[in-house]
Amino acid sequence: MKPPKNGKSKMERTTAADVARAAGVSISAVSRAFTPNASIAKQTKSRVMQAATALGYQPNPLARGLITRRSGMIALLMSEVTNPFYPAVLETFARALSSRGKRVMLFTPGEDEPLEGLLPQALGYGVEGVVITSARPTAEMTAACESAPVPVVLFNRTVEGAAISAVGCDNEAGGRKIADFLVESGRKRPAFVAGLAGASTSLYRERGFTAGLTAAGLPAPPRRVGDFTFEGGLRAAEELLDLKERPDAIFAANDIMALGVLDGLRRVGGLRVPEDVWVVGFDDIAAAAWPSFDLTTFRQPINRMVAETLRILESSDDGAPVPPSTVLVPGRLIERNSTAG
Amino acid sequence: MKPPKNGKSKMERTTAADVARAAGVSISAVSRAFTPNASIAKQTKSRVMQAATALGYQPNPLARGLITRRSGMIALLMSEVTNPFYPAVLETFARALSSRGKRVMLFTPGEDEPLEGLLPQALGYGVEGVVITSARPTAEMTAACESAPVPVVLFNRTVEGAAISAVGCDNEAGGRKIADFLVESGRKRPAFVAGLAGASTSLYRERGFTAGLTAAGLPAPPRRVGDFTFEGGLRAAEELLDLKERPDAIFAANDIMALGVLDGLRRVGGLRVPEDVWVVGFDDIAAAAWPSFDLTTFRQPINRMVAETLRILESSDDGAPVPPSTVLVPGRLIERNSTAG
DNA sequence: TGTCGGTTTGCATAGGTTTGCGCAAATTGG
DNA sequence: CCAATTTGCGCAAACCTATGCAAACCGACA
Repeated sequence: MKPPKNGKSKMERTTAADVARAAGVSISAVSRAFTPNASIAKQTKSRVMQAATALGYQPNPLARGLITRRSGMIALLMSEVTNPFYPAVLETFARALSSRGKRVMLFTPGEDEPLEGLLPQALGYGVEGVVITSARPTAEMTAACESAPVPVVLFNRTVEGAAISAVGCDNEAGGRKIADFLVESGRKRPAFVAGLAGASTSLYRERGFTAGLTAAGLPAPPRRVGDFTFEGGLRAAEELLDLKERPDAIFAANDIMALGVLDGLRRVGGLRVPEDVWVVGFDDIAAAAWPSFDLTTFRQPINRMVAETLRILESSDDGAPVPPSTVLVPGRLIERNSTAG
Repeated sequence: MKPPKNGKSKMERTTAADVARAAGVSISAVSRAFTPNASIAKQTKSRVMQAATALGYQPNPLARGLITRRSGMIALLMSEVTNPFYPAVLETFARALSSRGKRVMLFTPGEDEPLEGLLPQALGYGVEGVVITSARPTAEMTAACESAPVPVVLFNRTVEGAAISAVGCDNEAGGRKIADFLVESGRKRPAFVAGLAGASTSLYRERGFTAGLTAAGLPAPPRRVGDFTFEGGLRAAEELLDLKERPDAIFAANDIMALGVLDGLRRVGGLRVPEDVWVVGFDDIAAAAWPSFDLTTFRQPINRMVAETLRILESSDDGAPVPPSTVLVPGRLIERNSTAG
């Protein structure tokens, strides 16, 4: 099974020509053997495959990509890797693609380089698709996405009125569900901690949340901005404690902020969760389930979201561009101890 | 600054020939303009560059890689992405490479695919270097690494007696330092929580730890295995509490386990940290600094480790293979509240 | 003015694959 | 058994750039 050291000292890559010679066919036959749905006889195909495995040959993705403009890679543009939700997404993507023989190429904006420059670069590598998880696509960027020769999917993001596919959780429904839950449980003064200004996720979650409270006759919740970080959540909690009417529940737009809120309440504010204040997050990252936090949260089904994303990416595999679609997968409220009693 | 839509409907990629025509030179001149240290007159180079930016041209990495066997990508073989230490590493690599115009390609073993198969695949993509962070390189794998045509660096791993470069923290010194610290602070019955059996990091940390205790006249510590996971740490803590002589300090081979230990002691065992038991970790992940944990730990200087790795990868850029080197960067004990009083 | 050393430049080839096109072989129907 | 299809295969062009080699150039010096 291991590739044989065929005499050559520096392990020169075995090429299609070698396989062709070994199998007694032409190079094109080898190529066709490795191309799905190609016109080739079963018999020759198996002979080629046999020779190929014997020599440890696999088609050179670079040469292949040069012609087909498909190099078997999909690009992941990702900027905020500090939020544990995104490593989880990254891993899910990597594993899912790995089992299909594809690879993920990671594009992270450097110190100064803006996100705009990354898309053309990614396309230059002949990626078969692009997934963007970065918080705020600019107007110029969406234009570039629309005219890209390969499918582009916004993951966990949406842009109003742009012709770009998007996959996400139903953030508004999630926010609404959380509001309903708090109201039904008798909470009177819920507060909200937002993420980065302009991030669609935070926006929709807040919209649903506020709508739910309003529907129950409660006023719009006091809000603070937590920048989607633990420290931001911590600060937001401190600020909310200074209000003359202390909130009896805090919904943070993502888990990492919720954990910050929780720690701020307990360690800085000296309060108890859930006895004094309830806390709810969004995402269901691994740490949310840790005993120290035991955080009630709205679970984003990463697996399904990734699966839907890949489905969209692959739907135009035959070259025919498909109209952009937006998929919202439903999430689920996970009740834990931070909202008990 | 934005690439002009040069009439062509589907945005056909502008090629070197286009630039050459626009600048009134040959294709080779364009190529040389983009090749560092190439023999080209300053004047023509600037003329080419001007035309290039006007047309929004950048050399096609695939075509370039096909010839030079360098595609501007480095491969990262990474399997355990659940430990937050590794996303941090990933991000540091991605950012560092991004500023040099290179990209990181992520290789994660799929469901069944073993690590062995990934290395040849990565090489097929013409990566300029390979970084392996996976826990346990097998014997066959090290052989493949040694005969690879590009530099391979083990990150945070070492393999005895293999001719492979490695970069890591001085794990043994770290373990020793922690033992010394506990002993000097008057701890009498320290315990150890190991990671995956066979992982070099866990091994060396334990070796240094045990050596330090022995030097102070203490017996070898009781040990449990925590598999490098939070849940593993939690279980290990429970088990250690069942000992007839309860430990008064627990050193876990990485932070994520240490957090599990901490939570296990508090939430399951009903103990207080640090009053009843001290806890020490290794890595200094972000969560270690959170108020809930405030974990004393041994900080691995990710930035320096990544920098050293890139230095090794680039040291053989001129094609001349360099002898494998092992770099151990020093870490630092970060004292926090989990070992106070 | 002619020659020479050094720098630039263009030509042509290489790198490994995919794919349209033509042709021979195999298959089908009468 | 032959004509009409279908099928399978090889040839050669194409994808886009890098680079060895030789020609062209340039100023300088004899």
